[in-house]
Amino acid sequence: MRLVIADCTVDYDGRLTAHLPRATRLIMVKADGCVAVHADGGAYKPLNWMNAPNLLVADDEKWVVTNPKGEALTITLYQVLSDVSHDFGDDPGLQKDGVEAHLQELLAVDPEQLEDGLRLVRREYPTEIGPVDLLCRDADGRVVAVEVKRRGEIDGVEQLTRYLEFLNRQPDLSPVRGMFVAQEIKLQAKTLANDRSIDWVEVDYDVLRGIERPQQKLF
Amino acid sequence: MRLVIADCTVDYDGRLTAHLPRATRLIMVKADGCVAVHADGGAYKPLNWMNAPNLLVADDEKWVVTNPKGEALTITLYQVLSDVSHDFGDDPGLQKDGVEAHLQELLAVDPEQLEDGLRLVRREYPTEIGPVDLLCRDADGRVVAVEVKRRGEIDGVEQLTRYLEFLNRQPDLSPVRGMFVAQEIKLQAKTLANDRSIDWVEVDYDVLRGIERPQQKLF
DNA sequence: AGTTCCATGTCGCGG
DNA sequence: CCGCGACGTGGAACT
Repeated sequence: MRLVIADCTVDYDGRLTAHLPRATRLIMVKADGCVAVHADGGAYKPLNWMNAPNLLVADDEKWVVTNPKGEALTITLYQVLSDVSHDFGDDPGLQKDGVEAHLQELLAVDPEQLEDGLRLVRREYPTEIGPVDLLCRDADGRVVAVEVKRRGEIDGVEQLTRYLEFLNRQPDLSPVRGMFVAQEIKLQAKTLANDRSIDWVEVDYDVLRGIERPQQKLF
Repeated sequence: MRLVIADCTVDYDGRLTAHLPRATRLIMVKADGCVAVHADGGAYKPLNWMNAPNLLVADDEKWVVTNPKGEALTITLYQVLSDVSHDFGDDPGLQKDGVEAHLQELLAVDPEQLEDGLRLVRREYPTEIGPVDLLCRDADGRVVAVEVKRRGEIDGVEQLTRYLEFLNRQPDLSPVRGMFVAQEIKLQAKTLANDRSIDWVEVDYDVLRGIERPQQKLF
C-alpha cells in the first residue's frame, strides 16, 4: 500500500463529472491497483476513487487513472508532503454474523414465531423469477410465501408481490398468502403490503436467537 | 489525519458482529473522529469502521471505539509499524454534475422538452408512498405523473406504476397519465412501460443544459 | 459475463 | 431528528 499526502486537485470523468478544488488530501493506492482520495473527514467513503482493474499513468505532477469502461480519474499534484509504501501481505478476511441469512435460518427452524400453526415446506423455494425465502403452510393448509428482510422497505414488498404473482399461477398452490417479515418495517412498506393484502410481521433477532438456544436462559 | 500501520486484530459488535484475524493493516483516524481499518486490497471500502460521532479510548495495545447507538469497534494492536499524523485543513468539497437532481431541475424549468403543451403543477408531489418527481398537466388538461431517472431500468417503471395506482384513486386527478424519463432507457423498461400504457422519453442531458442557457451558443 | 439482491450500505434533502 | 430515495452505489452469489 502506498500512502501519499499531497496538495492536489482531482477530476473524475465517467458516470458523472466531478471536480475537487485544490487542497491537502490523502491518496491511497492499494496492492490491487485501486486508488482512493480521502479528505480528513466525512466517514470512510473517499471523495473520489477508481476501483481495480485500472491503469495508472503517473509523472511527478499528474496522475491519470483510467479503467476499461472509459472512466478517468486525474490527480494533479502541487506539493507532495509525504509518500510512503508498506507491504501488508495477504489479509485473512472478515468473518461476519447476524445478517439476513441468519434471520432466515432462525425462522426456518421455528416458523411459528411468525404465526401459530405455520409449518415450513421449503427454504429458498424456486420460482421462475427467483427463490422465495420460505414457503410454508398455515394452520388451514393454505400456502404462505414468506419474504425475509433485515429491514423492511418497499422494494421487498415488490419482490414478494412478484413471487406471489408467479406462485398463484400454479393451480396446486393457489391461492397463496404473502407474509413480509423484517426486524423493522417502514410505514410505507406496511401501507403497500396492507393495500395488497400481504401480511407483515416485525421480529426481534435477539428473541429469535434466544429461542434457538433456550438452554442459555438457565445460566 | 492519523495513519497507523499495525499488526492487529479487530472486532466489531453492533448491527452485526464481525471479527478480523491478526494481520497487518492500515488504521485511518480522521479529524471528525471516524475510524477505518483497511487491508491492502478490496476497493475503497474498509474492512471495518466506525463513523463519527464516536468515542475513542486508546492505550498502547487496545483501542475501543464506541458510538451513541451502543456499537463498538475494538482494535487490538500487536505491533505498530508506523504512526504518523498530518494536518489537512478544511476541504472545499466535491462539485458534482450530471446526476438525477440536475435532470429533474432542467425538466421542471421546461417540461415542454418532454411533450408539447406540458405544464408543471408541482415538483416532488407527495403521495402516501413517496413523492412523484414532477406532476404536470398536458395540453388536454390531463394530469401527468413524470418519473425522472438518470438510467431507466425496470425498478423506475415499478415506482411510477405505484404512484399512478395511488394518484388514480383521487377522483380530482384521475385519470392520470404516466411518463418515464431518463437519459437512456433499457429495452426491458421500455417494454414494461409500453405494456402498462406508460409513455417514455429519452432525453439528452447536454441538449437540456444548452436549452437552459441558450446564450452559451453565442460564444 | 450478466443479473439479482444484500449492505454495519452512505449520503443528501425535505418535512 | 426522521423518513425517504439516489448513488460513479459496491460487492457477492448465482446463472
